Amino acid sequence: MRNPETTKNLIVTKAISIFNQKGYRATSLSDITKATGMTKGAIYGNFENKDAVAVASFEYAVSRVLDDLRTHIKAASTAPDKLKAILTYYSKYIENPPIAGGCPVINTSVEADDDHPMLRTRAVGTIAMIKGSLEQIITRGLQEGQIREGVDAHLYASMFYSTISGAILISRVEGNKQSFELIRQGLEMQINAISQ
Amino acid sequence: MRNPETTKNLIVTKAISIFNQKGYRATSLSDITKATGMTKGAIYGNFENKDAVAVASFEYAVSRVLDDLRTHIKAASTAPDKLKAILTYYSKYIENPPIAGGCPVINTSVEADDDHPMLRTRAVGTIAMIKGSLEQIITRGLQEGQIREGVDAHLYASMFYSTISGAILISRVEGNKQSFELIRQGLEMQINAISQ
DNA sequence: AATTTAATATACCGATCGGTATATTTACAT
DNA sequence: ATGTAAATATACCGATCGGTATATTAAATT
Repeated sequence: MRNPETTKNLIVTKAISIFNQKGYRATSLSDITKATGMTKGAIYGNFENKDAVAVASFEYAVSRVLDDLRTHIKAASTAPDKLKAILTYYSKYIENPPIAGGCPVINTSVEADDDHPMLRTRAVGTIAMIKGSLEQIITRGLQEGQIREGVDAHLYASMFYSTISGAILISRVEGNKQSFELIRQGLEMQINAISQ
Repeated sequence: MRNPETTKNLIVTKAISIFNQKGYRATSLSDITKATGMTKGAIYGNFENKDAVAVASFEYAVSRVLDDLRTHIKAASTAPDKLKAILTYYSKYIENPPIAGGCPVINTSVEADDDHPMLRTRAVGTIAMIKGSLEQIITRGLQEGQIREGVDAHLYASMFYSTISGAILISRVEGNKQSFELIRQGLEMQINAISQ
């Protein structure tokens, strides 16, 4: 099956798990050829260079995570439930990650901050999107009377996301869910405190 | 000045800034020789291998950050002020980082989670130390009546640290202090809310 | 079935990787 | 000043790096 679309997908889906574990710089072409079973010819026939594979892989990872996240959010009806659904999603994510190596947004943010402007831009954009979604959930919750008056949607969304990101980061390096679940508990208490 | 102690210090202090920016895997020996002005002979005469340089560099970075942090904490007398002093410290850190490349604990955590057991262990230990210090500050604050009864020191410390870590991470990839300062504002409000 | 074209594989490039063995230099003891 | 040991520099190793040019293979067209 010499289908370029299929090949591209194969490369991207296999490569992201290595990129996400080792980092972009530390992942070699031979890592990718090994993981995909494809040769350099197939890779350079479908991508301009290694960086292009990295960018496509990151975009695949993001779209995958965001799609899943959106599904979970939509399944809940009120703002507080949506926020709790996000926590549940990340909790499951840690247990059974769709992409090995932790959260690609966090990993890419850390690696790309000093270098890799392409990836940095995309990481920043993704963070802005997620923060925006959170803010929108809270704003609607305020409008619909599910969230107490006086809550600053922008501030709350930023804090919520920062705390989750930190929790994922710490839980991951510690190698277990304990820290994340503790933080989750704390965040759920905060959600209850602003709910009505 | 052929003093091995001086050379080791030179290597470690120069190397950490590259390790912290590029990551351990992506930093080459020639990066280190360039930055230090030393040759491979000097490096391998003082360290077993590249990993040993990485570990020593991380430990140097941690001790440097923790020493500074402790000084700031001790300068404040009450628990709430100590917590705010930590926020001030990190805010200054972002503006004028003593070690280029962001927070070495965060960077190392992200890179070392899948591989690099030596660095992972040290990152986990450092996180535990910082969390422990935070918990102690809050516990003493409770004992001395500066923090309201009923505050869970362990939970609060974990959330505080997670939120700060996330904020540093996000602020860094975004390339400006805005996100951090917003989070700082939120955390100060939380500190005030548990103070008495 | 023959031909063409697109997709993939192979073989190779110079550069650089981490590491080592050896040569040189410096500081110190005598 | 001379000899010795430690510290640093140099030169080199095989392996691997990202990338490219070319060969081969498979699919589509006729």
